[in-house]
Amino acid sequence: MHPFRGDRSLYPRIYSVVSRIPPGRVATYGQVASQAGLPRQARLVGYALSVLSNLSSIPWHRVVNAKGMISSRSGEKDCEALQRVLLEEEGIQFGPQGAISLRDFQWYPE
DNA sequence: CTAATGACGTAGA
DNA sequence: ATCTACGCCATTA
Repeated sequence: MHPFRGDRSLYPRIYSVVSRIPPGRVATYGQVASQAGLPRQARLVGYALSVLSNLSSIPWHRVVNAKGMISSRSGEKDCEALQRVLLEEEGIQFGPQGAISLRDFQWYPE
């Protein structure tokens, strides 16, 4: 299915950060990487999330790219649609280009 | 051994 | 605003 990419031993640190994103807010891949102590490794965050189940208790759907858009996977198009629905259910609004206003919805941890 | 491949980001033009 | 190149790096071909 989804082969592991990058260093699997670093995944838990990423999940720890993602789990802290509150409902109704989003974080970017780069932001999560930095907070996990892995600056400039945004891709690794994407790999870590890619092996999660859609039903995971980890809020994978609250991570978007630096443009505030849902990043495209290879295949798995329903997953992208699901992400949007989950975010809308939390009150996050999408612009006409399918982008979220990071200014309004990005998570700024204390 | 080299090249391509990613749920990405950023600097520079 | 848009586009191109890199940086990133384990895994795969």
